[in-house]
Amino acid sequence: MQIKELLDGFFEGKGVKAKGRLVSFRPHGGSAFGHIKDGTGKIQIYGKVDKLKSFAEFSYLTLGDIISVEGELFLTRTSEKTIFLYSFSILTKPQNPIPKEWYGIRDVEIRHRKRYLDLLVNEEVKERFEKRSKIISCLRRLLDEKGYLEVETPMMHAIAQGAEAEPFLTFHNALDLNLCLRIAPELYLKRLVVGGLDRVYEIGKTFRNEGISTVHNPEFTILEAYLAYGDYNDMMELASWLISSVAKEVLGETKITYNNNVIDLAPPWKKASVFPAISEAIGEEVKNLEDCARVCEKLNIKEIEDPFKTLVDRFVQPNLIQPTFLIDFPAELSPLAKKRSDDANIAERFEIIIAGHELGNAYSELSDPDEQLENFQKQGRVDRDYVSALSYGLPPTGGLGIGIDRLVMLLTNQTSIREVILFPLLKPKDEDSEGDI
RNA sequence: GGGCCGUUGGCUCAAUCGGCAGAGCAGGGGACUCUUAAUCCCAAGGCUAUAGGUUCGAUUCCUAUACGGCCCA
Repeated sequence: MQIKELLDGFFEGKGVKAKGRLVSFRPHGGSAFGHIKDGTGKIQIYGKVDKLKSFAEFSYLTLGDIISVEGELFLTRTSEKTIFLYSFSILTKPQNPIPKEWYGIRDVEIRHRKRYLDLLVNEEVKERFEKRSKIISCLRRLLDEKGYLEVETPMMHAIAQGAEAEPFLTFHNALDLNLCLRIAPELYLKRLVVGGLDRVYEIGKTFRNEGISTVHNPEFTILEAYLAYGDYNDMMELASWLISSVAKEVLGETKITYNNNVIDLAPPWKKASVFPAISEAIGEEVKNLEDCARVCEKLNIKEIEDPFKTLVDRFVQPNLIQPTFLIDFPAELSPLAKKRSDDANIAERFEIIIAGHELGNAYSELSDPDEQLENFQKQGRVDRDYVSALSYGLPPTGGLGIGIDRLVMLLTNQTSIREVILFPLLKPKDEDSEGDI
């Protein structure tokens, strides 16, 4: 029986069996106390020389042993629920000692490289990853309820599309084919919308061959959702509903504390137009991309690939603590988005900014195949198959992408993405491997 | 890519101005029949991340490298 069940169904004298890992042990000659722990909880065990067969072996147990016990429940003098043992057996005997719970493991490098020890010894780490799991299953349930169909699309792509990022390259031997790991699932999902799957979503890994930071891991988890006959306004509604509902279900409320800021995730969220936001932040009117380049030069910001993005990242984003839809992105930088009908320079697109971090990105999808082809050609990467799909007719569609890892960071109050990914990418150490892979 | 910080036994941490590298816990041996960070006694555990340098002498100062963390691009 799982330990939580034993604790919940407790009455004195009840005969029980339990299995778990020994996490504390206090022998006193003729008797010994300890605690065993499984995935559901922890319970005290008590062995006494006149009641327990093989008491001598029992008193030789060491921390970390995984054992099976049999006995009856009773309350100690301090009223702690405890199993009075009749017998026990060792299921697994570790070769290496397990660090004691009280001291834990603090060395971040050990915690990340040997996550199993981190989980075993640091309770709050285990709870954080349980929360991550709840967040993701909650997102699935919410989307399922709204009639979205979960799908899986290829992770190996012939052409990297759907985002501005360097892909990881790989190769298929039998087909003699260069492939890359996907940088976004976007184009496959929209093909499905062409195919009549009006509401689809995918939650999965995405890979970008770029630097590592507290908010970047080369592989990360993304949620993308598409709604046929919708647009980016619908996506604003969906995004704020999803994120606030998840917070309510997993944390119990929409007001959260992140990095000492109190953030209210309850919709409606405010909107901010991106160029006025830049202008306000730097105290100078910025109306277009040329202005951005000029301002960057003036501020002596060097080695800038994208002046617009630089200004947004550095001056606008950090000040947006409460949930904000940053809207009116330049069409030129949004090759997969539909342009606004009243202004061809602006895309129907928004980014979700919360606590100064970009959490998501969404737009009304570009459905015109000719315009899409033109945008691809400007980028230098043409996905003809996708253009061909569009030529069969993509309904007006709203699309949304949310970075799951960053959402988990937000809801678990973590400032490093490595704290919400079980095995973040680290350089292997020499001792970790022998010989070539 | 740049800057700063860190790396001492299995874990958590000390080591003054450059002067014998220490403790707690874990692990081993022993005592102890209601403990819970159990307690008490004994023994063991280290090429101070790596490679060089300065010095009579380096955990400590210098240089480089590796890995990690934080900040910036």
